[in-house]
Amino acid sequence: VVAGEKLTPQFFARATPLVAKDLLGKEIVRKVNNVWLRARIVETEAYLCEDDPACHAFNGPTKRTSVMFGPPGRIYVYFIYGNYFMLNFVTEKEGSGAAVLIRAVEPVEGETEMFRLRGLTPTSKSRIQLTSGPAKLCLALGVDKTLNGLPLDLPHLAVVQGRAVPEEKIRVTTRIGISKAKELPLRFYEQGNPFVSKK
DNA sequence: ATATGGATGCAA
DNA sequence: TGCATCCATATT
Repeated sequence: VVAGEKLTPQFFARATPLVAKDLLGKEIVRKVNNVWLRARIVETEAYLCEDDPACHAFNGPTKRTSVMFGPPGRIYVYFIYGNYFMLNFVTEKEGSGAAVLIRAVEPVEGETEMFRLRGLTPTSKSRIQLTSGPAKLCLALGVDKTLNGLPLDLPHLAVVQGRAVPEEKIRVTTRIGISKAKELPLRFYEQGNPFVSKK
């Protein structure tokens, strides 16, 4: 049922910008309501453990950010703006406090269930709305805080090798929606993919 | 352009 | 305890 090899903690135990870039094209796999969901990562952002005030872990471990200081390859989910969840994966060696935010994915399998989870009726236009943003994709994939702190594994959530993004289609820009460290080039996406979030 | 929503963290 | 802030979205 799973296409490709599952990523191990070692994949995530590296420099965060490199992990963020290498996650492009990988696939998130997860079973929700007894349905397999699969989605290809097309946009990510790195949040660093050093000199990055936009990173939740910037001021050291707290109740919320303790997961970020745990082992690499764990799931970090947080709640924001009173409505939304954000999906991240912990990076670097244990104790660092860094992560990659998943900002957009492209549906690969289980699209009907994604529409249902997202509360949308299937049309060609709403298809893009399904997963073209960090909170949208959490809704479409049924991601919530119950996943926070868990290791990547099935059936709850794993990341597998997908269809790689060719180097020439990878773009790097500044991160979206933050007020600090705006200038750092830590957002990665697949050029031309319609699911990449709009500014 | 604007309303929305709750958790978090820090000042008081 | 109070309050500004926060990695966004949907609707006007």
